[in-house]
Amino acid sequence: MSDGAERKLGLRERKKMKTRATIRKMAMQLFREQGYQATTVEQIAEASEVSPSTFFRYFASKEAVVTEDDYDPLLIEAYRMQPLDTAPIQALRDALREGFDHISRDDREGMWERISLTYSVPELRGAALQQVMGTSETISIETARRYGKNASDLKTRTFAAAVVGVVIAAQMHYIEHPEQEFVDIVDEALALMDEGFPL
Amino acid sequence: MSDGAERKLGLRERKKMKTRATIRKMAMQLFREQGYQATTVEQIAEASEVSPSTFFRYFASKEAVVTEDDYDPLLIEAYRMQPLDTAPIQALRDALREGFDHISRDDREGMWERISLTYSVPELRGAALQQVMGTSETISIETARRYGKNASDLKTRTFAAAVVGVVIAAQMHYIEHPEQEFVDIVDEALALMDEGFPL
DNA sequence: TTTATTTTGACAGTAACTTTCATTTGATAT
DNA sequence: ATATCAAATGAAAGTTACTGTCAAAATAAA
Repeated sequence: MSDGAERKLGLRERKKMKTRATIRKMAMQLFREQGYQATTVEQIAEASEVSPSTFFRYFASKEAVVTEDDYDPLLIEAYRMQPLDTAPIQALRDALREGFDHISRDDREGMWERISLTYSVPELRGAALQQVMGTSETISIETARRYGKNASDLKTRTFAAAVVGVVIAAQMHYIEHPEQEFVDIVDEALALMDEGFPL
Repeated sequence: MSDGAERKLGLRERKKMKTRATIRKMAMQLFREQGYQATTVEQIAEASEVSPSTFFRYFASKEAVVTEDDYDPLLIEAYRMQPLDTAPIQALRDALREGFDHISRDDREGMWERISLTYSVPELRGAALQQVMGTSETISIETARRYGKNASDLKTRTFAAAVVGVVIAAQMHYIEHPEQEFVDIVDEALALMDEGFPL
């Protein structure tokens, strides 16, 4: 989203991407400086040199500026591509590695700040978890497809929900250990799940 | 909350409980009739014969009317009381059974409606998940205490997060299968977790 | 009954969103 | 270059959830 194929897109499209990026950047800066709650949409709009109405044309809500996540589809795609004879959790772990390779450096830089902010502000936490639940559904569907099950089976759903639970736990851990690579933590957490949660 | 020890509480306390119950009841009725979003706090207040300001003295938000849950502490307490030589998941399953026995018939009646409403309205979903995350933290702490670990260990956290993930999956399943007992579904889901998520 | 405390309602305010509509701006064909 | 069309924008006014203040009313305690 930050670089890549942004040539060949017409002035309009490019301007839109720039506006979106600007709004997000300015918003994050304001959040950093004055806190999330204390920052109003009006301020973000002013700093980004757009009107408040325009802000809401780019982001569905103030929350979305932080929580909207562009790389979930990437990881799902990678999961779908794993060989069918790989066991579920292992397939997810492999997909995770591959998916992460396709995330731009820029986005990885801001990751800690975004995750950290997300879980420190109650409102954002709610929005993020909601999104994560969509991911659970997707994993469920994809897992069902891979192994010839039904996505609304208790078995499939339980599996998918446990996975996203584990990912959230990994995020919490990442917040406290920014020196570790996020992908490594998630991988380790999934490994624990694979081993039956040894304490 | 709906019956039990409400004698011996002084007129004031009793009135407060009644007001709270009334607000919740009226709110649920309005939600049922016109939908959650379409119902304003003003309407709820009017139907409950209190002022909007009073509404907010009883519930922190419109969401709280639906999502606030009084029996989490009950289940945690039951978990804490399990014998220490019981394995984690089994201890949780046993605690679940015991805890559920202490929930009043009234509350169990409205359970399906509340869970169902919660997950059908995006706003409520967010709020509920947020609360559930608090539960995860609590399970983590309690598990750490039981087995002499640290609550912020990746192992402990991963376990706890997986548990609440599994419970959410059970809730989703319950929504689609109201004929089954909720407690049975959760138990079955936890059993699946215990067996390493067979698909 | 009198006094102290709690609960309440009225009122005014903030901020997140929504909707509408006129204006501007970029894309496109002549 | 210019006229034309579609999309993006901004201004403004409205809705609603939620907060804070303060005086009046209800309740408890003496």
